[in-house]
Amino acid sequence: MDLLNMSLRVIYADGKIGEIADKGAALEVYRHSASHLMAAAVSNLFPGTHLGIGPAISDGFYYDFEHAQGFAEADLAAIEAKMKELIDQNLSFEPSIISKDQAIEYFTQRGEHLKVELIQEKAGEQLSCYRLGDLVDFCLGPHICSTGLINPKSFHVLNIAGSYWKGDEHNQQLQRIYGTAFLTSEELADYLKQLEEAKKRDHRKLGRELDLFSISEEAGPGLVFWHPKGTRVRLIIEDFLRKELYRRGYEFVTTPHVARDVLWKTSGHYEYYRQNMYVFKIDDEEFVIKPMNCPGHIQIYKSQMRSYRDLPLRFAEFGTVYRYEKSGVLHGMLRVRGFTQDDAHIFCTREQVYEEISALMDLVLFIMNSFGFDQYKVELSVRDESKKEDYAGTEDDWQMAEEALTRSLRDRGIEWTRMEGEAVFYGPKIDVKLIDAIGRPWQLSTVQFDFTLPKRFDLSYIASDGLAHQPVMLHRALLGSVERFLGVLIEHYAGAFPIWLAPVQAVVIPISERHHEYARQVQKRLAAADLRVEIDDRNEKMGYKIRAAQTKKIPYMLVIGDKEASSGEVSVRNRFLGDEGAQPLESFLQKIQELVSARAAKP
RNA sequence: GCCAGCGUAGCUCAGCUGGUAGAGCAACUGAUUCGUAAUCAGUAGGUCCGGAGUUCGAAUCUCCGCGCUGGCUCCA
Repeated sequence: MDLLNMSLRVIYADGKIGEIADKGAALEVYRHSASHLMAAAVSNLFPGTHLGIGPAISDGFYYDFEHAQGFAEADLAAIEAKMKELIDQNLSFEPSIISKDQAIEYFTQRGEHLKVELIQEKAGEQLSCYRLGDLVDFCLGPHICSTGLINPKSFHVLNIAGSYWKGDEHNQQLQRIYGTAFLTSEELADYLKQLEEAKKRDHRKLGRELDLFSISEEAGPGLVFWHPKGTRVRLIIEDFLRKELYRRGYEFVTTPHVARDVLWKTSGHYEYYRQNMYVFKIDDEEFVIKPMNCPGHIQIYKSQMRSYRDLPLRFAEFGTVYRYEKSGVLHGMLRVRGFTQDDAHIFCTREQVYEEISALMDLVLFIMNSFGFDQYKVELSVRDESKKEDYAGTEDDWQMAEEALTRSLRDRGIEWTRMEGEAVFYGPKIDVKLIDAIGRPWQLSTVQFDFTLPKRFDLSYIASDGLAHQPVMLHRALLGSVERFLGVLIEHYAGAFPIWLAPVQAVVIPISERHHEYARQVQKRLAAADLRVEIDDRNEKMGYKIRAAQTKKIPYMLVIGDKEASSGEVSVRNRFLGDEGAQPLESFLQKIQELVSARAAKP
């Protein structure tokens, strides 16, 4: 990398030398070359290893190997050392173009059967290979010219993992080694720091430290126990949403957790979602623990004749669902087997679709903002135009839906990415991924059209023409699931919730025993104003109690001593800003109430 | 589910090649009554994830479970 010109010298498959000035493109080539370098190091250290693929990825690179014994964590340092050695030797990346037959013969002879498979699938009559030392790889290129261009301080071998060949669990499993590389050592250091920061914010760690939730081995994996403090936060979130949804014309409904198999046969879940459902038999009848709320809401829709005058109907529910997830994918609160969706289904006419979608987009943005997220990415998933027959719904349906979705995005000046072929079979959708405080995306809100359930359940309403018409159905979740959302909130705020969400908003800290009486008065006064206030009357020094409260990330500490007791004040310590000095209790109370109603993220 | 690693007190961890389990914090008791991130002293706390095996002897070695962690196409 020429740091002055910020361009990377690369060699293309045809042997031509070029410069890549675009930083993103340069980084990709650099990482790809680093992955080849790692493969060269691995082949060198572990003879008999065969190659899978080794691409650059969004924050580094990996290489998949077939290696009978597997690799151990302890091997990583040796691999990294060998890579540095190969950098010192300044090996060249040497491209060559050969015929497909030649390539197959060559790789077969070397025992690289995975490469042979790839060549047979991907290559044309001519294909390119790159040689790096003893490593020859089927590769499009380009690559950097030689290993000497890699800064030995700007890459790092990270971890090993199993991975299925082509990501298919029916294929053989390979050993994947992940690494990362940056153009400069500073960027690598930043990245590693970011990993550290993410570790500090880990909701599993903070969830325990702040006593918010736990997962019990005895009760089973993927099932969340909400502790009193976690439940406080949850109820605040739910109350906020409930109020807002009623305000926006939603009705709340409640549906059973268990239903006969027929319901799920009608909905199609029994056929297509069976592997994720908890099914059990009683009295020779089969029941399903609900994995979704839609069929339930549909029952309510169908409980009576609907007129176009009733529409739109917006049914909301904090619906707890259970889905069997493979044990290996479970992760704290973020990926669980039982969770509560902030779910809603909107039934409306085709004419109402645009307005409903628009209102939804406003709602999504309002909610995100309220919880302190101001950056997001929007993805519009549409069908694969070449496989229209794989999708439910008519041509008309898809056009109407897509047009409503794009128009409402455009109207609001929201930028979006169009994801071709990413739609589910039953309708197009918008997903909103919000970006947290350290730049990580989290997929939360989703708005989906459903062209299949209204048909399967034969939904209808009587229109002004006196005839029965089929309503349009929308699925929508804002937070996604309450469990996941709390996990994201914990990580976003690193456990320091905004005051309106904090399970404990203030702790009263009496300096000595003779201040307990006044401290209790303070607590009582604030509690009477609906603030969540605790009192730390343990026989400890003030510094100890402050430290304890800071560790619990409690927004305010109210120190009570002789001065305050006689003046009717409280000495306020802010968790971020420290000592703010004494002030009258009432003015503190007023300030807090303002922060709460503004849903301020800080202080 | 699969691959790799891990599982010792409530938490964070120590325990070398097999010889009978330890620290800090937290908890509890007492002393202390303290002014913005840890007062001192003492006490208690363990089926070393569960089970089987090897051995005179297992936290340590082997096997089988359970759980956790990282990962399982961002495609030459």
